[in-house]
Amino acid sequence: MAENDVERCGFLFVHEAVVEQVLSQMPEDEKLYDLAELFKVFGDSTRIKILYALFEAELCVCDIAQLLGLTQSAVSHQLRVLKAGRLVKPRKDGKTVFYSLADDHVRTLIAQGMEHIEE
Amino acid sequence: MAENDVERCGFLFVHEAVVEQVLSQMPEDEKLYDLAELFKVFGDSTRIKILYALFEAELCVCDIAQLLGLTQSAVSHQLRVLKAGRLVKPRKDGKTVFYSLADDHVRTLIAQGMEHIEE
DNA sequence: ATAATATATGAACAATAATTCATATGTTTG
DNA sequence: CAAACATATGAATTATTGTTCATATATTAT
Repeated sequence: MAENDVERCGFLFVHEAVVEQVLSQMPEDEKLYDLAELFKVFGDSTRIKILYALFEAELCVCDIAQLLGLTQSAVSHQLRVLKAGRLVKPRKDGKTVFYSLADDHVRTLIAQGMEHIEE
Repeated sequence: MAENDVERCGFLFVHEAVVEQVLSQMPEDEKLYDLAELFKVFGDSTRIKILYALFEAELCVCDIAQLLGLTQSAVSHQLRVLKAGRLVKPRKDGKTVFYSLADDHVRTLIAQGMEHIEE
């Protein structure tokens, strides 16, 4: 039954096979970093609010600011972060810039997150 | 065609109806905050690495540390964050604590995130 | 009981990031 | 062209957060 014994840590790893598998399935560092960056963008309640507002409609910076009770500057800064993460996209119309969700991953991710915290 | 005109910001909002809809669909502040907190947990490359390692197997703190080239303390601190977010769960066996993924949302969320950055 | 081992925790420090304020850019109107 | 307006940006400030180091807790073995 030595094979099934619970392994202790003095012995570096559980099983060589497991180590192999973990390391082989692990994406590249750069990808892991990018993934963390993506989630970081979702990890701020102001940005979450902005995204939720855009669930319903395309909105301009000024609308978002007034709707959420934020300053124009704060919203603009956060929209830049959201845009860099390709979560929203701008449409310029004269001096006004309307923002909308970039794609459906935004909705899906937020929905999945909500499911998790609501269970 | 006044109805379809692109609205300017001097007029508070686009349409009353849109404002109503945005505000009515917006979850409570506390929920938005919790959601941001959840994503914040995913928003760190060390924690992402730990989660990926646990995709393959239940692992103890020491294994994770050695596998990922981190200190025991750093891993323990991060596991506490992951546990608080109900993303991993511990199983104590003697002096060793094995961690595993708490549920399938973890896999789903990370998969969705990966999809987004890979497209 | 004492020593050894695995994990957890607290404090300190360094790095990031969010907001504010002032101002710049770009567009429209008179 | 000048004034008005919507948005963007840079610097400064404040707040958060990740890591390290030292140490505490808990369990096992001698």
